[in-house]
Amino acid sequence: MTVTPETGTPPTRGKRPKQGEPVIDRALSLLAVFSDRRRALTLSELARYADMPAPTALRLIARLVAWGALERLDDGRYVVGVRLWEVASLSPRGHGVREIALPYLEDLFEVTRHHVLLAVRDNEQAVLIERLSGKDATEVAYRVGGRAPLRSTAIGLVLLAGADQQFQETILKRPPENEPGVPEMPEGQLRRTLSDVRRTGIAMIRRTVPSRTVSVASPVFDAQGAVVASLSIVVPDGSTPPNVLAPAVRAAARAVSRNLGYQAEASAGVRTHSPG
Amino acid sequence: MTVTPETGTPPTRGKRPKQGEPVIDRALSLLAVFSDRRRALTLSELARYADMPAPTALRLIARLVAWGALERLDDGRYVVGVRLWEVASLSPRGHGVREIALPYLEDLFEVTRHHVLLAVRDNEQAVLIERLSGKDATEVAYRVGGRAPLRSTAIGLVLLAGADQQFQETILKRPPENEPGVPEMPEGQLRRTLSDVRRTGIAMIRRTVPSRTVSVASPVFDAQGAVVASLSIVVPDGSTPPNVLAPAVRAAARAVSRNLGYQAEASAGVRTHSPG
DNA sequence: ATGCTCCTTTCATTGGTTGGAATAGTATTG
DNA sequence: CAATACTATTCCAACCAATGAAAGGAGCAT
Repeated sequence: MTVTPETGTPPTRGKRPKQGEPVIDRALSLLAVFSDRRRALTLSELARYADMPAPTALRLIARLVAWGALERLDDGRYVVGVRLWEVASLSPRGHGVREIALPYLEDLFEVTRHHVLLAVRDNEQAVLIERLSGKDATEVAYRVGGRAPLRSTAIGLVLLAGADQQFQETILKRPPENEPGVPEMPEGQLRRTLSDVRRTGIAMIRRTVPSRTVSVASPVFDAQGAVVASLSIVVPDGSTPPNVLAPAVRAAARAVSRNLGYQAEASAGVRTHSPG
Repeated sequence: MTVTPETGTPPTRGKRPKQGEPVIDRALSLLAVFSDRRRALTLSELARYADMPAPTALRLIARLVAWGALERLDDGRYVVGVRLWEVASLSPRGHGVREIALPYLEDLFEVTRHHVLLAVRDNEQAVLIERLSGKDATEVAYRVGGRAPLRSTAIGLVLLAGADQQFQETILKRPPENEPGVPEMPEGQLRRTLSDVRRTGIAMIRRTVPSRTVSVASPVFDAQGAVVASLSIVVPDGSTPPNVLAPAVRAAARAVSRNLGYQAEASAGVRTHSPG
């Protein structure tokens, strides 16, 4: 990698191609190499994917291992360590909401016996914070710690609808991604959908890939009335009808919101407009 | 570290007290400042607790925020970020076992309606990987991401009993910690207990603090037959008797083990000795 | 006004960081 | 069994990113 063919001045002793990146960035880029498909990596793999010389990678990794951010397996490969997981569990938007929401997710799961999801928004995607699934539940595309698009999932639509206006515009302007299995909405329809989501507190989407499912999602508010998370249920298309699921999902989401300190201003009927 | 006490030449311009620590270590020490009680911190707090000048802390933090390891709140404080949580979710001993174990934990939870815990060992402590609790469950000392001692908890005893011999000796030699609420065992009794745990696949402990509870734990094995996790249930003392709980806990732990690729060599009766 | 704390920017100094080269270890191939 | 190819590790001189005192600015209390 990074071999410059033409060296203008004959170097007295080797040249430094890509020096000049902060050490932390490099260390973090090593962590970023890990993914769902790459959970255990060798030194050379890490060096290759993070695009740095092996000695450099080794030195950085040694420090990460010493701290516990990475762990070394018997076969010499590296995996993400428990210490890092431990610190990460202090993430308010990660384990934070999860901790509060979990009992209500469990209730919903027990009653329905279908996938129950909790997600937060990170930039332009939804990050799955929790997923409860039976051993025999239908196939579902996303795993905890994974990311989902905002526009083509129920859980994402809720987060998008609750985002600040400026961010929404950015996303709305973007050309459709054409994800398979979900009919992509034109901008106008998407706008109307988002408005509906805000009004009713419910987003609903049908997908055919990886299996025919219906998702129903509802927003979770914090004490300031901002949408901090999205709670969703995914059932096989044709089983429980969405209009039956909606109240249960909405109720669970409201219960979580209340535990976060959210005070709904009116208790009767459907709110015509959410604050903010 | 590495502070030379005698500086021969009087420094021309200010001294650098603690210069010389690798950047990564400093960055990681910033992360380590966060704890259960300190989830949102200001720059000066971070700098103070991590023992470094504010400008240095700010520079490092800026990089961590850029990557997503930390997030900045509206009030200027910093919290652990979702991006870090996301990478950490790839930790095999963190979310890895959790993901496989969760359905079985749920079953156990539903049947008993009491705390169900999952933990792995990190060095000399147990790290809580998962905890299922009803909204109305009894008070329990440990939270997910938190740590528990090995010798005075059921979940810890299982992990200790399954650790390599050398490590066990290290711990056994250590003087008792005298945790309140649990009778501390002398070395001999502890040895016998660990042996029993290995033989029966069950550890049991009564505590009186923070409330009167009984914990029953059982080991989770991986494909190599090593104890990788510990599964436990905590019930109020006097409710369901431990000997009723034990089979359920053992069964759940075995189910998880099987999903990890563990093959019990004999299916009849109680194994007299675990492999290793 | 004065003092205080916290956040941020600047900049000359320097020691931690760097990566090519060399060595050792391991697996695969002919 | 040598040859090849790969990975992991150690070494070290060059050098630039990292450093932190100093100073400026913002906010708040007295």
